[in-house]
Amino acid sequence: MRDYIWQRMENDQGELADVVRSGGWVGASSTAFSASDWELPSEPVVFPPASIKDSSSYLGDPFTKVCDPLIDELSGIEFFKSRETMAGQVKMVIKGSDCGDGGRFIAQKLLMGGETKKPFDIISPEGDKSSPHSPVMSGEMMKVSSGAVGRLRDDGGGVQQISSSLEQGVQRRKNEAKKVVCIPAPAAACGRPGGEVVPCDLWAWRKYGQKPIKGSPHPRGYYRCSSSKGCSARKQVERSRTDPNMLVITYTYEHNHPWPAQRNAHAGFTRSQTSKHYSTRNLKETTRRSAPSVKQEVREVADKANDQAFHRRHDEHLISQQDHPDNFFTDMSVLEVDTMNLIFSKELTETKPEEHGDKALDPFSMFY
DNA sequence: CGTGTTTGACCCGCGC
DNA sequence: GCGCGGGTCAAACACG
Repeated sequence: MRDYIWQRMENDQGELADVVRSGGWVGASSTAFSASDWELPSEPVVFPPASIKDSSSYLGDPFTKVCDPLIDELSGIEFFKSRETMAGQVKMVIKGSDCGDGGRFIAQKLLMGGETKKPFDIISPEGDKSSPHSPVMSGEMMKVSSGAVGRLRDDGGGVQQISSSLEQGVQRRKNEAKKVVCIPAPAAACGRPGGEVVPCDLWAWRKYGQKPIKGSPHPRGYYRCSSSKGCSARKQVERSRTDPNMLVITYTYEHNHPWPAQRNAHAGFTRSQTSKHYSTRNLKETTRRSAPSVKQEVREVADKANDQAFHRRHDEHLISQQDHPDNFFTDMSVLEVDTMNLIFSKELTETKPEEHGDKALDPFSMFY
C-alpha cells in the first residue's frame, strides 16, 4: 500500500506553504509557497514512513477512525487527515493511491477549489456533522491568510462586497489565498500560440478574460466558477515560462458550494476541450451527449467491474477482512481507484474512441 | 434560450 | 501623480 503525504505548514512569517514529502513528513521544513511546492514526488510514498512511528508528533493512525474520514463524493475514495498539536500544521494522508499516477491524480484533485469553510473547521475532532459527505477540497486544507478572512462576497446579488477599508482594499490582491498547480500541458495545446487546452478538473469554469503577460510568450486565461451562481472561485491558466510543456494553474478564492454532483456545465467542458477553432464537428457531436446518462452508465460499468475485481481478489485470498481488516480496507480503496480509472476511461472512450479505445487510462489524464 | 468564448475597454494595485 | 501591468467587465458572437 502506498500513499502520498500532503503537508501544509505555516512558516515564521505566517505564510502557508504546502509540502509534499516523498520520504515522510516528520521534520519537513516549510518552504516558500510557489508552484514547485505542488510538484508531487516522482515515486509514490510508502505509508507509513519508517520514521513516523517513532515520532512524537504523530498523533495516531489516520487509517482508523481516530481521524475523520472525508469522502470524495465523485470517486468514493476516502481521505484522512491527521491532526497535529503544533499550531499551524495540518497533515493529510491521501489513502488509496496504489499506483503513482493514481495518487498523482488524487493529489491534483485536492487542489481544485474548495467549499467555503472556516479555516480548519474540517479537522475538528467532531468533524463536520452538518455535511456528512464533505468532499475533500483544497479550501478545507487552506488556512486563509489574515487579509482574506472576513472578506465576503454577496452571493445573492452578485455584488462583490470587498471591504471598503483602504488598507484592506490595497491588500486585496496581495493577500489572496492562492494555490498553484503545475501539470503537464495537454499535448493538443502544444504549438498552439493562441490559447490553451484547459485541463478538466470537475468544476465548471467559464473563461472571462485572457491577457498577454509581460515577459511570457503565452497568454494567461482567467476563469471563474460557473457551477454555482455567485461562486467567487477563480483560476488562472498559463504556461510555465521555464517549461512551456507545463501548465501553471492558480486557484484563487474558494468555492462556496459543494462539489457539483453532475457537471452541469459539461458543455463548457466539451467546448473548452474542443474549441470551435481547433476541433472537428464529429468530436463535438460525440461530446454533446448528455452528461448524466453517460455518467450513470459509466458508474454502473465501473461498479460491476469493481465488484468482479473484489470477488476475484477475495477468492484468491489476497485479502481477508477477518484476519486483516486494515489490509482489507486499504485494498478496497485501491479498488476504488480502479473504479475511477474505469470511469475516466469510459468517458473518454465516449468522446474520443479513435484515440483511447477500451484501454484503461491513467486517471491523471482527465486533466487533459 | 442557455451555455460558452473572445476581446477591447476599463479598473486598480503598485513602483517610481 | 503618473504610467505600467495584471485582473475584471461586458458586449458581441458561437453553438446546439
